[in-house]
Amino acid sequence: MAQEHYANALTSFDHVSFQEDLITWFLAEQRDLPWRKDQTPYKVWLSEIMLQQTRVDTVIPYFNRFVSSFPTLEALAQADEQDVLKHWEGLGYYSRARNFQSAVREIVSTYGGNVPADKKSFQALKGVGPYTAGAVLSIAFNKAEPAVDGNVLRVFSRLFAIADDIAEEKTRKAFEAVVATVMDKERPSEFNQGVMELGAIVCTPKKPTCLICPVRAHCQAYATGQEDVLPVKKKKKKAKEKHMTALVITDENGDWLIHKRPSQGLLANLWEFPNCETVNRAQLQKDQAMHWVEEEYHIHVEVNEHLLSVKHAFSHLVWNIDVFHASLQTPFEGREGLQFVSEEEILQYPFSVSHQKILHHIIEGERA
DNA sequence: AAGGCGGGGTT
DNA sequence: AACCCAGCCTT
Repeated sequence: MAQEHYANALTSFDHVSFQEDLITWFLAEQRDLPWRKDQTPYKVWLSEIMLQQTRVDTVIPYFNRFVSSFPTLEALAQADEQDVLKHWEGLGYYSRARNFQSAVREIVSTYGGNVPADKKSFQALKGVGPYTAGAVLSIAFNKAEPAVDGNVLRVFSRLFAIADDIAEEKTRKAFEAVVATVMDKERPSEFNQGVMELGAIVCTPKKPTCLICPVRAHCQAYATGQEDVLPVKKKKKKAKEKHMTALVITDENGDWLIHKRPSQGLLANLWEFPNCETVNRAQLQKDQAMHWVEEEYHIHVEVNEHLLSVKHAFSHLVWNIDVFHASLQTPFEGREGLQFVSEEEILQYPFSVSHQKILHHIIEGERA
């Protein structure tokens, strides 16, 4: 359908009237959000990173805590990565935090602490893609750049009744061109935020509330009754399930053994209880886990009672973790990334949510 | 172009 | 259970 449909849709579209209806509504109805108070490049940028694939309500407390601990670019640049990850704990997609700090360090070292206001330079930074670059440049610098996220794809696919698959990159590029044409070049910040706010509050994925929509008069999907079938998006594949066995290994002091995950891949640089993939058969998995820690960490343990089971779903896989208590049978000297820690110390380390569930369970057990 | 990368709220 | 969320990176 592509180009011709886009061109036809645009010719019969009243850009100025749409801009006016959208921005008037946004200025009157926008939510009071912490990153809208003081729109410095640093805070706008941080909010956009945190908001990637993450709901506003989830982000709010994380944003406030993060800004409180790292109030400036310089403060974040100087912070310890583990401390930054601790502030991101539970938010997910942890490479966002590591990439953001890396990019901020580059701002301080290469750009003298000033965020570049041109798209090419900004998008070259780690973790900054086309959406984030457009969002920061338009909101923090009022540059007329499109910022096409999931909301914008949904709103515009309905506005122009475009049935192209919004999961495809070529569709996103085409929408970027449409937004660049339609947007208010004098008020790019209000325009871009207005479209996203509309997508979040009114033009929702399911059951959009067209009757209160400020731009209903401009909407092709509403006019033709297609708001419930647009946008078109291809389905995701199902997550694969893995069965894991984790060990809570205690030494003679009652301290627990924890391990730092590799610096790349899933949950990079977060900490965990020693674990491996196993079969789902009680006695067999205890043996497998015992041999695994012997191979991997060169320690001998006795595996004891079952403590709990944790089911944890990621978007691309599911972990079913059986957790056992184990006791250390041989002397052990700590090393980088593998050490025994007390209950007090363990709370300083960043853990993924799945292993936080284990941690909370054994701390409860200590108290009981 | 497709898959990895988290976690939680809604329907 | 499926879908979605102010996406980006690697292969």
